[in-house]
Amino acid sequence: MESGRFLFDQSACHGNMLFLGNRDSLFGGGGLAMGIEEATKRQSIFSYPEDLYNEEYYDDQAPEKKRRLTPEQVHLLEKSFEVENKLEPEKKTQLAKKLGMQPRQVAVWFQNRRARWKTKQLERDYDVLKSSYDSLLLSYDSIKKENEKLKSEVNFLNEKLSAKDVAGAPASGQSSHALQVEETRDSPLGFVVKVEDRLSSGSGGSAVVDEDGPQLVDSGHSYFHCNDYPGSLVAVNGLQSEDDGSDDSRGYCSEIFAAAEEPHQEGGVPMGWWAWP
DNA sequence: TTGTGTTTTATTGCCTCC
DNA sequence: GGAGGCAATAAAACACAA
Repeated sequence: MESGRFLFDQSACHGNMLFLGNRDSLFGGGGLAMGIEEATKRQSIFSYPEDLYNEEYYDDQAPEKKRRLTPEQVHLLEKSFEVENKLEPEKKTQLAKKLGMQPRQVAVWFQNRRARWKTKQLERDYDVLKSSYDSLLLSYDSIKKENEKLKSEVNFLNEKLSAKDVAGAPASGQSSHALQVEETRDSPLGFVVKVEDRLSSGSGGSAVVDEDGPQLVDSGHSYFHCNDYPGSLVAVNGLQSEDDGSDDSRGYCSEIFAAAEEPHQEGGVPMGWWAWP
């Protein structure tokens, strides 16, 4: 026991159990579960409330078992706690007198109450963080699926381009192209698509990918955003849309993906998008 | 009634602040 | 160094199912 810090010294206790000397008995004790009526029916061994605040009085009393605070006491303590969760010394004395408790008892109650509040607060914080995490996880899964889907589309388009290259087998001076998926953190999707210009020779920087598709012109290595897939960054290696010179690449994306869908469409569901490796 | 889990009250030891 | 706060802990009081 620390020096003079507590009202009762160890000699007043059995083990580490502090006997309150009936301080709580004014109202009877009985705990929260007990009704107010029942609690107030309990007999007090004190004749006057002042006795409750008399320290010497407790020391003279036969030790009694620990009692819970009455609902009235708890109610007032709770109300005080709501106003201020820490006790000024004057407030502590005032509350103790009002409730017929030891100032130390009031201080202990506030201490325990703060601990309970902190535990609850941790639980609340945990719930908030968990729901936030769950939400992010859902979002992540969704983006991941979209990522996989787009990669499949790219693979499919590559296959399509390869097939055209073989079938069309242009003479020298023509070019072939391939879409290349590169993992990157620069894109929100986690990858970029590069259109590789497999120029043979002497193209002079101009190449037609597909007679039916958009006209594409080599122009070094650049990137453009695909508006059909917000957030995706498509790297065009040596290609750019020729139509009007604007940075509107929507048409290009749409046409590419529309072309990709067309031959495999079945019942509105693009075939092959998920089947392609 | 009894065993068990939870809540409440209180102590102890350590730390910080003035 | 004393006062007060906090974390850890003990133990009584209480709740509740079997």
